[in-house]
Amino acid sequence: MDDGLRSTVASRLQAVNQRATASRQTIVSVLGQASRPLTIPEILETPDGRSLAQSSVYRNLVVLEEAGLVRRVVTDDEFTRYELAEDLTEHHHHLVCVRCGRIEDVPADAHLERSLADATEEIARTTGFRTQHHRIDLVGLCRQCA
Amino acid sequence: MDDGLRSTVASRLQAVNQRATASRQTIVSVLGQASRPLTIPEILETPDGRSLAQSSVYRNLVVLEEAGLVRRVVTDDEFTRYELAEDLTEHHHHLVCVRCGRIEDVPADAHLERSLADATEEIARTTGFRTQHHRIDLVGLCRQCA
DNA sequence: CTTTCTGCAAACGATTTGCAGCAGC
DNA sequence: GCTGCTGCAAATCGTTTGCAGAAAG
Repeated sequence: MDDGLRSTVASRLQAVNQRATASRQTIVSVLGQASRPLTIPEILETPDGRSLAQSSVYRNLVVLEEAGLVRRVVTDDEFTRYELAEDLTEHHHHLVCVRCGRIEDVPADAHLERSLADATEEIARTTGFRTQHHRIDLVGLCRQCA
Repeated sequence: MDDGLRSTVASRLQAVNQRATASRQTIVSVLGQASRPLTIPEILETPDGRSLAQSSVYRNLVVLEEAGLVRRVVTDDEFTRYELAEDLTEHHHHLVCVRCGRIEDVPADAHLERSLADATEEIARTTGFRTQHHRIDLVGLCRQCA
């Protein structure tokens, strides 16, 4: 994990009165190296993750989410996943394979984002809903499964 | 439930070798009257749903999904939700309130759909991913919670 | 009639939590 | 040193499943 990220982790944890422990740095580092959201079992199977206790990972992901370092991602399958917060990566959407369950990140398309912003504004006008952020998932078959 | 829907339920169930029982018709009817995806507890609390056993609802929703009558919707909260299959309603997206957890349907916007179709095509070209359908959620505050 | 459903209660499994000892600051 | 974190094991709770009787066709 680079020093910029490491100090971001430290400062955002301090901002919510939480300690910057080794376990928490490790979890962020593991997520930072992935190009897709990871399940808790996947985090634990990672070389860096071997030293972590399962219950601590569950607890720390909650803390890291409160600190704005990590985001929870729910999918159709049995496990909850986590990825780095978007301001630490780049805005992206997810490709979800219906066959193998794998999820991959895909960078957001500028034109699509524009259309979505327009639609969001229209929805605010007609329904009063105040959109904070959005999720777009494309569901289908990945290259390997197609 | 109108007769058109009732017969659709019967024929799609038969198509997958399943019986068109009263419980299954009831579940579809309950979902058809909602303007948002419902949790299993919500289905059971509905007047029509009072007569259903919880385990049968779980089992029947699986069958109804296989029959293409119903779609499973996952959210951030603790319950899985279900809604009518899209070809029985109209294409829509979801407004998810971060405060109260409520989810509302919102009709899809034509311009947004177009942009998404374009982006999908581009993704197929670059990654080989074959998109079958998509999910768009707007996450924020509903009118009541804002 | 035969096969599939249903309801009940018990089993499952991802996630959460209590507690005693260890580590951040 | 005090307070909060960690690991272990036990508890929780949405969901699944086994089984015996009821309903679909």
